[in-house]
Amino acid sequence: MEFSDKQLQIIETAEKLFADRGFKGTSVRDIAEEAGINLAMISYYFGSKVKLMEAIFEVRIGSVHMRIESLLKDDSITPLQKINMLVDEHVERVSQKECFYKIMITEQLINKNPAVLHATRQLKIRNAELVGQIIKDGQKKGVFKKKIDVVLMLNTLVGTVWQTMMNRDYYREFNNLQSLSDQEFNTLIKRKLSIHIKKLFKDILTNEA
Amino acid sequence: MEFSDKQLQIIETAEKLFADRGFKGTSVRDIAEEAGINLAMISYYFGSKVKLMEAIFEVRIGSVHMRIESLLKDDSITPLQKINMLVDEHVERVSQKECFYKIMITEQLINKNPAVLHATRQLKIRNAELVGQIIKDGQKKGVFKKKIDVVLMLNTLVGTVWQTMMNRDYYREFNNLQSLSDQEFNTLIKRKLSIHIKKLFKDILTNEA
Amino acid sequence: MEFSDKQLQIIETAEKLFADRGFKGTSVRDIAEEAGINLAMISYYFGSKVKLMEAIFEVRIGSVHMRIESLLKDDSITPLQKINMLVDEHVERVSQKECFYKIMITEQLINKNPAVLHATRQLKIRNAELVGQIIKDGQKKGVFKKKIDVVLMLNTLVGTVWQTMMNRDYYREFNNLQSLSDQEFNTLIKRKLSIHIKKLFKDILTNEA
Amino acid sequence: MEFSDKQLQIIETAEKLFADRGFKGTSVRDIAEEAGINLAMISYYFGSKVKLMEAIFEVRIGSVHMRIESLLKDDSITPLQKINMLVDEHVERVSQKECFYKIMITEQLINKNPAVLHATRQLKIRNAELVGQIIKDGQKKGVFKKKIDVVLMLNTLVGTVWQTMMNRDYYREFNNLQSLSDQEFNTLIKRKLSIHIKKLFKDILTNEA
DNA sequence: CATGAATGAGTCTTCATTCAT
DNA sequence: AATGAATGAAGACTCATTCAT
Repeated sequence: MEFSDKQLQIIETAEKLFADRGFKGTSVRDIAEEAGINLAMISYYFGSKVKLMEAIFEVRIGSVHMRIESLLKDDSITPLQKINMLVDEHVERVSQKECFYKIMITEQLINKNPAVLHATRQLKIRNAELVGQIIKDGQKKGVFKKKIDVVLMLNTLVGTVWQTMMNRDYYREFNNLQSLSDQEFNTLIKRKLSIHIKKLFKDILTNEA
Repeated sequence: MEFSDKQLQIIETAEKLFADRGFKGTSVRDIAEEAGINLAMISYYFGSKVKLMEAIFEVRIGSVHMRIESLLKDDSITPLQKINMLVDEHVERVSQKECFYKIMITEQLINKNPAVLHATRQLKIRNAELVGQIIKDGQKKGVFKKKIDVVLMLNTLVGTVWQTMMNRDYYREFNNLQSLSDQEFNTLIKRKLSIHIKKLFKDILTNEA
Repeated sequence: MEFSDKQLQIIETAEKLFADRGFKGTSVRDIAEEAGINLAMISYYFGSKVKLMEAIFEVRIGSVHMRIESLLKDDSITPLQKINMLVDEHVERVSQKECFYKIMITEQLINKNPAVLHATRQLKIRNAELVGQIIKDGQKKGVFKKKIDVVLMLNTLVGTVWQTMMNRDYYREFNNLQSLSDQEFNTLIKRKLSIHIKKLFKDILTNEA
Repeated sequence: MEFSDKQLQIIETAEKLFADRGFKGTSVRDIAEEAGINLAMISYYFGSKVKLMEAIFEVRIGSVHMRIESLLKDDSITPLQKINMLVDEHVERVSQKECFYKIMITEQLINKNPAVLHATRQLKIRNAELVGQIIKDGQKKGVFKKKIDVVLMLNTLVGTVWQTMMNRDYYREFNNLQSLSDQEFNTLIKRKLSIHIKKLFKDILTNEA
């Protein structure tokens, strides 16, 4: 389905507000005011508040896919390099689509819109399968060890990134980084996070014992 | 503050519903009906829905503290053992207080009750400091390496456990464990999770590189 | 189900307004204002506007039953007398429960509330059966002729009464009865109507031809 | 006023929907969608929803006139035959213009559009006068009895036909006519109804007593 | 102490109509 | 002539809270 510019504008506003206040905590009036449109336009364009949420997923779900199909076929890159690229990509993606990730989480936890749950589920399964293939490939090539729990590994990736991003401020405070600009700090934390997880993954993937 | 039996009964019901449907998604009427009490009693006992939420935190926040004061002083246990005990304890705690953890997360993400945020913040800072001390101790004893990012490490712990618990069903499905009973599966996933994180932590703490 | 005084007050107000403006043409706000109660009380007491309509039927449907069980068994009254009593009763009933009859008709025509349609249907079938029995009795006794179409006969009763009551004013105007008081005119029209239908029924029931 | 083909198409669609769901129960959007035209065209062509309703009456009211002017003058037909023809005609007309009759009734009962009420009123008065003339003619010729209540007689005609048509299904069920096709049943019920009313009228008109 | 009843603000949605093109 | 977009009013309903008893 295609969305007009006006629809995309509403979707972006709604995404921001849903992320900040939750689905129930955001009224269609809030969205309309923030987007500078008449409140009735939301029903007009999307049918209902629920379907507006689904439209957000329709628009965004593609852009949060782990893009690894191409990696899979590329033999000039080692499996470990592939995994590392994937980590970088995920950190960057969460950083850039933070609003959408927040929404995904609260939808799974409490709102449970069926269409949204379905899309999220498909995404997770697909990602696990693709990563599973990279790992199998590494195992075949003898560079990864035999027993690897793909799901736990991905949970560490997703969980660590999310926990770090959501609690950015604690990290800043605990490490006395208030002097950095927001942008500098953001760059720093993404780099630290990326290195941290890559190190963990190298251990998981290659360290026998 | 002390709570009567009736109040505790309301708190438990509210905790369950808030965890399942979110704060905004749960009406005081829902809570009253589920708890089998009169609707007006909630305002009567707690003053308001918001204060009921705060009461939940008042009751539960203590029980999710990492209990490591005693560990810190105990010299018969190695620092790595302490960390491992901490991992086991956290996995167990999240598993047993799942409802409360869910509420903590959604409150941080979207509801942002100031009193709740404050309590959560204190908890996090305190935990980071305590773990930081164990690590410093290990470093002094020369068994942990020098540069360790305590916050990232804790984020990996908390993020991985949470991500795994919240997505239990994916793990079950992906690993074809549908034949296990709920209880068997629960025991299994906690063990796997614990081993997984301990391995990561051993790597973080001891592997120079 | 029992209704409190307040509920009955709301029901009566709603009945009047529904009869006058139709279900869709009456807002719950209208009802609340007319009944002098808070608008939210309607949901509080009945659940919804639709269920309020159903409550009207629950309360009224009994009082519009043709009360002929007792007539059936009474052998001191001739079948024709029974039919005549029934006509009188129906004329009186429609005159007194005019609001409710109006609602019944519009519900059947356009609103089609399933619960309401069901109740109305039961009422019609039951009435047809009871009248059918009186007629069979009369036939057995040899005072009524053999072939009588019970449904058409009842349609003439119900249709004529309804058409006359609904168009009272035409009758008044056409027969130049503006000088009568409302009450006098009402008494007159009921008598005329009753005699008119009884005459028709005597013809239907006894006139071979 | 003349209506274009497009306007007539809208009028027909609106008539069907108004008959089925009532005026308030039918949105202009419903009509536009069902008629396959743009929503704004309704206001564009008719000015408003209310005026669309009035247009329906403008188009249809003529076709439900009892066409008896010619009968009045025709001396080759007896007054009773004239009345009988009138009954047949009315039964047929209601059967064919059922939608419009439904609208007339609900407009009188609840919507009460002044223009519509006026048109309906004119129709009724005119019909009563025309029938009154036939009867007077019959009385002059000595074939009808002296005292005849024209309005009640017409109410019996209109009421019985309407009641029977609206409750066709009860008639079918009560008389076990489910085996007939819709068309067969329709023919049957019209014939039965016609005979029934003619018999009543013969009684009213000729039976002294 | 406990409760059924009541309230007013707020929810999402639908509506007939209008306007710019 | 014809239309997609827009609008403001009104719709039914839910909510947390309060009050009289």
